[in-house]
Amino acid sequence: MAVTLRDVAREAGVSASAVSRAFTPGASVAPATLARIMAASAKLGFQRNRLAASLTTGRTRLVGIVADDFGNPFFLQVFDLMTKGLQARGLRPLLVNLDPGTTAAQALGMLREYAVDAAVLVSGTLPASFARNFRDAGLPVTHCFAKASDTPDVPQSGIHDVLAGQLAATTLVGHGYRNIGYLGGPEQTLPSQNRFAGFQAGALQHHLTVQAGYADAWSFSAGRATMQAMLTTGVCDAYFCADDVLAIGAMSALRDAGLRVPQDVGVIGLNDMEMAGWAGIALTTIAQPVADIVASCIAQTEALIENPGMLPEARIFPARLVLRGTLRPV
Amino acid sequence: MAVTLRDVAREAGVSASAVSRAFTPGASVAPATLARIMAASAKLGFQRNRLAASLTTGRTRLVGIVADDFGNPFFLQVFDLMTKGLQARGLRPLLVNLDPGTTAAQALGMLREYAVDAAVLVSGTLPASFARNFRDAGLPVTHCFAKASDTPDVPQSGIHDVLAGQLAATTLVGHGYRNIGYLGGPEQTLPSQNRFAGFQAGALQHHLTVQAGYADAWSFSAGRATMQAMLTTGVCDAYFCADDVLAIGAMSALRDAGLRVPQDVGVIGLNDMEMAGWAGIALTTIAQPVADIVASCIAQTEALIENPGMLPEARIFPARLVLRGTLRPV
DNA sequence: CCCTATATTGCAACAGCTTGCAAAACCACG
DNA sequence: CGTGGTTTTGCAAGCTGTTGCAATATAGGG
Repeated sequence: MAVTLRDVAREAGVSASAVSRAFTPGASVAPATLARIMAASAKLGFQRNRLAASLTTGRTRLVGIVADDFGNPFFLQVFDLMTKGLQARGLRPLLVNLDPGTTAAQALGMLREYAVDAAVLVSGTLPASFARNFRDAGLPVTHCFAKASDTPDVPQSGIHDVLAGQLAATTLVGHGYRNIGYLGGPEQTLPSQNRFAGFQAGALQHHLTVQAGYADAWSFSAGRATMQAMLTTGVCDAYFCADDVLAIGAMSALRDAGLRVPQDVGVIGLNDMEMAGWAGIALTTIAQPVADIVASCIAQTEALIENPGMLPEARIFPARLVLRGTLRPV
Repeated sequence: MAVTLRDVAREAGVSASAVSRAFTPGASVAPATLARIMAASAKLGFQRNRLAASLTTGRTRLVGIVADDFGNPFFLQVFDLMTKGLQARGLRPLLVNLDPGTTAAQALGMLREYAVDAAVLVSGTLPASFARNFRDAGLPVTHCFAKASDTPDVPQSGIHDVLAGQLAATTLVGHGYRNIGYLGGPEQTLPSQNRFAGFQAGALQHHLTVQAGYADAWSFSAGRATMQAMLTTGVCDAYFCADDVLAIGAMSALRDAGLRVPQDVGVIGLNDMEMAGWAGIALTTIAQPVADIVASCIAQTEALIENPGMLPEARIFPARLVLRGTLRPV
């Protein structure tokens, strides 16, 4: 049914090896032969089966993308960049969408069945044990948007959450806010904790304490609900929300409570997802250099495939303040 | 390096065939043998290579997801449902992210290299020729969010755009609006045209004409810019925007022009993406039953894999009005 | 305990492509 | 035209699993 290498070989009057080499860059084929083979394969509509090839080469050029947060619009852009970046390098993304119950072993199984060359974890919230599990099973793995670490288990790229938190604090203080609060995502996740740690440290430098609340998801409604709960015990002058979508949820709660942003209370987010810039939202936020991070992670993945023994390096990218309209002018 | 069938066979003291059968549901293996094989493969950490298997079975259980719009948050939910749904059926999604220049032939090539069992087009805007190309090349293909057709080229699921447009018109008229406008996506795309056709037909029933504008992308900024341009020639009482994200962009332009929604002008969108329901946006919109559509499309895909000769059927789902806060009360 | 029907098992071939090796073809040069 | 070197080519084995077929084992019945 599908046309194979041998069909082309027969048509072109050469051996199967010749055809194989014709499609292998750098292999030795006489120009005349190459032309004949190309003509034959075009005529027959031949498409070589990479999977069969992978049996001997040991390379599928498949890379597993494992993600666990399809709820946050921030990741739309990430997936776009990631899949296009991979494609541009001739790598094909095989998606594994983790639901809450999926274990690392199960995810690993899905990937190994398809002999992916590598996996990239696309998530800030996946526990580090995931990466370790994969690595220990011999699957090259990188982590995109991982928490920064001096001794990473696997190659990773991302911002430094603690520093970002600190930046949020100094920004708020710089705008004259003194009574400041923190709204994180799920409490046990690393980004929530690290961003808080940095924020608190920054506040402490100015002898300020911070009130903290944690949403139980990285979502609009969780951010909104948590802010509503926090408001029952009083209101701060400004809040650092550990994620833009949380910030937008929080702002909706603030407005419902009759508080104006930024006149009555300031809000700063993190991520700079596309919507943050929409007129009508105009969220002041701390931007992750998403494109750079994704590109870096792809490069690390490629390098790791070439050299599985590569030393795991953590690439840290600077977070940048993007001033829009949710903080009062200094 | 990786442990193979034969390693397990040796360990368990059986032939390779026995191991193969142990992992093939319904094959004949004695219980005792099965136990021995399972023990051996657990001990060795064997994971069968589906790609090698596909050589003989002719099935990879890989399905290509081809998408062209990673900009619209609506599709985040779609991808989530699609990938989870596929996974739940033991199918693995291989992503092909089309950038504007990619031809059907190129996309087809990417998919055939990996011998996908089928492809699903996830997009309302991909031209029908894409589906035909795939089908003609012998690749089973379905189309999710396709425009409704009585004689579809391939199995497809979606809403009826014309009817949805009509629903928008009758809703607007029912709310007392008489001077109504349409804001579509790129003019040459089917959803833009069909939604307009229905909207116009609906308006005509009430002897109304409609002013139309087309954004050059399905994005916030395009919606905003187009509304700004439309406002220069006067303002309608209410607008039907062919997509929620367009509607949100349009509302931002309206507000900037000093027009209040819904007091001064009404807006109705289409899709009911998650953000439409966010407090602060509260967009009245026409909902697509996304989960049903995706589930249907997955079912069609599975059926098509089983029976490639299947007659292409268009499954049309009802669009539903979701009243929120962007239309004035009747 | 023997016979037949049924369930298990292994052998060997095969799926589509790659690759080491050796043979064949080609080239330039004296 | 012969020689030595380089390129091109084909052969055959191999990658990991699957499967038709025939052989073997097992069970049930008399």
